Amino acid sequence: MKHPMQSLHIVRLIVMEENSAITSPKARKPKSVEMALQQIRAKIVSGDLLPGEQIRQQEMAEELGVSRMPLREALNVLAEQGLLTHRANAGYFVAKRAPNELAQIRRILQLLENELFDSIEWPDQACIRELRELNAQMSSCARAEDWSPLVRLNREFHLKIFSLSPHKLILEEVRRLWALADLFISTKMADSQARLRTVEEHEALIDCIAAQDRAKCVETMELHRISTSKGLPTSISVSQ
Amino acid sequence: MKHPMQSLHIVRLIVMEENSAITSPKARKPKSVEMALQQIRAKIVSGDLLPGEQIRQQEMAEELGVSRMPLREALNVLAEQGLLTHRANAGYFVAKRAPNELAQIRRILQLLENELFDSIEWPDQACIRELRELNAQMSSCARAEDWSPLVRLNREFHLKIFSLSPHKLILEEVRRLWALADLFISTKMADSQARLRTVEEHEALIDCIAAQDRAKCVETMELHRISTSKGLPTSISVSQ
DNA sequence: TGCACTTTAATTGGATCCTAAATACTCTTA
DNA sequence: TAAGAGTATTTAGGATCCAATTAAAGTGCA
Repeated sequence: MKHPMQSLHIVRLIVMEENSAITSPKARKPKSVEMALQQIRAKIVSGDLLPGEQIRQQEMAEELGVSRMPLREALNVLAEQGLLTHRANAGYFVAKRAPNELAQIRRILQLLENELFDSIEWPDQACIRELRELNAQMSSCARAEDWSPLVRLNREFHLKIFSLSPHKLILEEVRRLWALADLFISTKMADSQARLRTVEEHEALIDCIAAQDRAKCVETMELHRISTSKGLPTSISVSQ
Repeated sequence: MKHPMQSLHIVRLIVMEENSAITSPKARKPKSVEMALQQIRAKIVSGDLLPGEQIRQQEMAEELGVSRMPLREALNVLAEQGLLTHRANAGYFVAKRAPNELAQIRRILQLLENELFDSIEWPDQACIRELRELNAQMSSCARAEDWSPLVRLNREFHLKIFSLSPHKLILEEVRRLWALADLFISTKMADSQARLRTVEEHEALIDCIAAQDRAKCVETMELHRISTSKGLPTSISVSQ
């Protein structure tokens, strides 16, 4: 469930004021729809649910500990996002995706991200520091071979850069596509050497931003893209 | 509610077998969620519901003649598409959109549509004829100053061309953005002269396709874009 | 033995009900 | 008289229930 107030599709901040010391023991509504969304999404990207598999609402509901109604809303949203398909009176199924769809996503991202770079408003030093901090976290994770947070950190890093552009709608488009790309790349995790190279390339990108060199930003980003595309399947030119 | 089986977000064909001669008088489930979706969407683009306005579920439900549950699913989908915003425990509100968002949408469309042109598979004569037929319909509508079907016909025309590309995911992205653009341009309808010029430009575009001249396609499309952007607000370069 | 039809079971889709939260209004107090 | 707090009403969110549709399994007929 998204919350677009001025720009669209901004993920809602769940405020969840924790005055739990006084209030009732029950977890004060962790927004069961949100929870279901997260969990099902995780099940899909982790491969726990396989493409083509049907989601039985009853059992999934009690597995997640929620009722069928919030589950249905979550399923509805996932279907809208393209992670699930829905056949009337037959139910929800995990979407089967054509292998070349990843290439299409990457191509769209290339176009839109370059567009965002063209309109970046150069950040202050604090922001630069935060970017370096994010990258440092990635570095330590990669060195410790702790792969699980890397995907999230990597996305945070890139989206933080892109959010410097005033074109919030394009940014949300990019965010959507990154989320979609999860479905393809989450399983195959790159080796540690590639991860360390990623960190280096991120550092170079930060340098370009700090130097406020727009052209070099795009160029560096392009190199980074080529670097990370190593080992990914299917070129864009292949027909489905 | 979308139905993506092999490519995602393909709008489901509502088959609705009408053996109504025999079956019960009640309208055999017109899929109340779909109906609610269409109707609310229409209310928003027509300006019947104003930006910022809250949608009272109870009254909207009985206004549409459906129960609150399918209405809620519809609202959920609309929120996901960016037409509504959702505040927890407060309800759904018609989204207020920044005026420069249209420029961003047009820019994304420019990028993606050019990308699709680059991968077009040239159609057969039958398809060319169908395109000319669509355009002829537009022409007669414009001449009769019958504006209401023009938006739909125009979209059909363009999407039919873009669907010649094998990149179905990009196509769906384009489809989504055209739907979003409705929110901005539906009210302000161009004058009849502009509409007739549109028809001419479409004809030129068909000629380029029939001649299988890729570069000229992009060029003609670019001119068409400039032509239709006349009178639209705010450049992309303006910050929000 | 294979195919088709019918019946049955299971699952989805829609409705009503109940609870919790938010907002608005009123009353009291400063 | 104004401001703040408390209460009441309205509205959204979640659960359970019922009906309708589909898919599967079993049986009968060719």
